Amino acid sequence: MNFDKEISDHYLRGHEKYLRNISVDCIIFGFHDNELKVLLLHARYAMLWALPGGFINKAEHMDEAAKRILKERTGLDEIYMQQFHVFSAPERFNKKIHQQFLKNAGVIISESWMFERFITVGYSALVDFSRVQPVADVFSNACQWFNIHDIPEMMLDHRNILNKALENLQAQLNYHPVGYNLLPEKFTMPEIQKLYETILDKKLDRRNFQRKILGTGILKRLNETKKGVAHKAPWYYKFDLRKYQKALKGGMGFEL
Amino acid sequence: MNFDKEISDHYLRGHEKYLRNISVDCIIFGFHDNELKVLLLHARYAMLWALPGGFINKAEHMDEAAKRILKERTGLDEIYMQQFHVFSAPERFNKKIHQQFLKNAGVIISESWMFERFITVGYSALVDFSRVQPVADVFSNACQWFNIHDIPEMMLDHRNILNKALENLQAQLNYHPVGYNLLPEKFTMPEIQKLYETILDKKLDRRNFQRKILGTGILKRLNETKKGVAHKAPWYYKFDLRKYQKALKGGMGFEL
DNA sequence: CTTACATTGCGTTATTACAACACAATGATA
DNA sequence: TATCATTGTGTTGTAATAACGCAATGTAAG
Repeated sequence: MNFDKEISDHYLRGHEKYLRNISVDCIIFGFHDNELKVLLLHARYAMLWALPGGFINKAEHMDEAAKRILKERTGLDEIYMQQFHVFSAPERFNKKIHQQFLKNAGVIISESWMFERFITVGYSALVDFSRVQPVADVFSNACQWFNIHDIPEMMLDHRNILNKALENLQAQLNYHPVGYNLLPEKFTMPEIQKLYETILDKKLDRRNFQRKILGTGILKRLNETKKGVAHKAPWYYKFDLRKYQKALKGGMGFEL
Repeated sequence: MNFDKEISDHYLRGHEKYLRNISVDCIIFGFHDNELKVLLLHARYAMLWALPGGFINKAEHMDEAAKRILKERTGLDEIYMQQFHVFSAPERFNKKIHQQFLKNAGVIISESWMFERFITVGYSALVDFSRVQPVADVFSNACQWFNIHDIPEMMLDHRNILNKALENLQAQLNYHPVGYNLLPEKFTMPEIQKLYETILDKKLDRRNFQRKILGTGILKRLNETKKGVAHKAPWYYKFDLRKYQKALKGGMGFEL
């Protein structure tokens, strides 16, 4: 299917395939260079950045839709993600942006389900930065990571959605383990600590952090230290998947 | 507008007024006789109980829709309520129940937006039991309180939604104050303790509870004790609204 | 080869939070 | 006037937490 056809088909017939007035937006967090990152799309012609989002197939669970959308943008499967909030302000739509987009795409459409108001459900995902291959969709001309402290101007209320996702991530940090999807297979204690510090945006005591995180039992120390570093080499660790899953449900039992 | 007209209008033209495929369901908690209660509707003809719910007007914020629905059932305004989860299983609709309902109402309708699948957003509300005047809607023939431990059979996944709301209420108890909407204006220490015990479904130490709840500063002791009780009369307390509001945002700072 | 030194791993201590329990005060009822 | 279930306040032992000390490590500088 060519570009124009795909676009006009989506605007004219999308409502036959998807639920109306409701969408899903994903906040995809990654961790790289000791910085928390978010994956954003650049909307064609609108000159604004947007959260990766999409719609729910008529016979599809919303969680499945979110996973599908995430897979399309990152190529990743089996990701830990969860809904965190619904955004429903009646003014959260912008017909002009769509018309501008269609005009630039050379498609003439006067009426479309896409021009209507949308309620959107925010999903938060944690992914392994190194395994992601960002892929743009038909509505966007770029897909890239942004530092959480350096977010560009965004469409509609997307900035607000992003902020709420970050708050949610911080709040959950004490009750759910974080890291399995954000860190590489093996990692050092300073690395996982830096992850926690970045999310919480505050410094933690090195020695107390180690005691607590080891106390949960979700980590297994490998018989191997990091090579090629100045000073004392730290041990490598990996997650104990069984205990990690258990902690996902039962909580961590500590506070940072 | 007569009954038949109202029904058929809703099924035939409701989609002109409301967003499609999306609904709101309210879990309305109250406290009475030292028991946690939930307000339920009895769906006409379906012989099943249901959560009070409704739809979102095309130009209405979802939070407003939830408040409107709650006001229609309880008469109450300015209620503390919040969304807690979205339920989106593709099988959560039942055309047969609607057809049975319409048949019994003497209305013949073959196609309707109401027969489609709905994604529903759960809202949790805490209300003052004594001020509620339960009112049934056109689709129901009863509206009454049920003890949380004595819930009747419910429509679709409504029981599941209710369970999730209760879990959510319990989880929030340590971080947000509860009681302003659930208790009368003035109340005693044993009364508010019983409220906490009922929600958490476990006994708490009387003396430690008092120390903690007073430690938050959200209570003000009145210069008045409860009258006409055997044994020592407990003091009356009321909420310090300023500190209560502050704690709603900033948390309570203790664990029960 | 030796030394300096930033970093790691493990340990100690003081403080705070918490649960469990004791006891006197209260005030309606017997 | 005595009884007694209940309330308000206090105490104590234990566990969790924050703050800090110090030796071991191993690269890099001298």
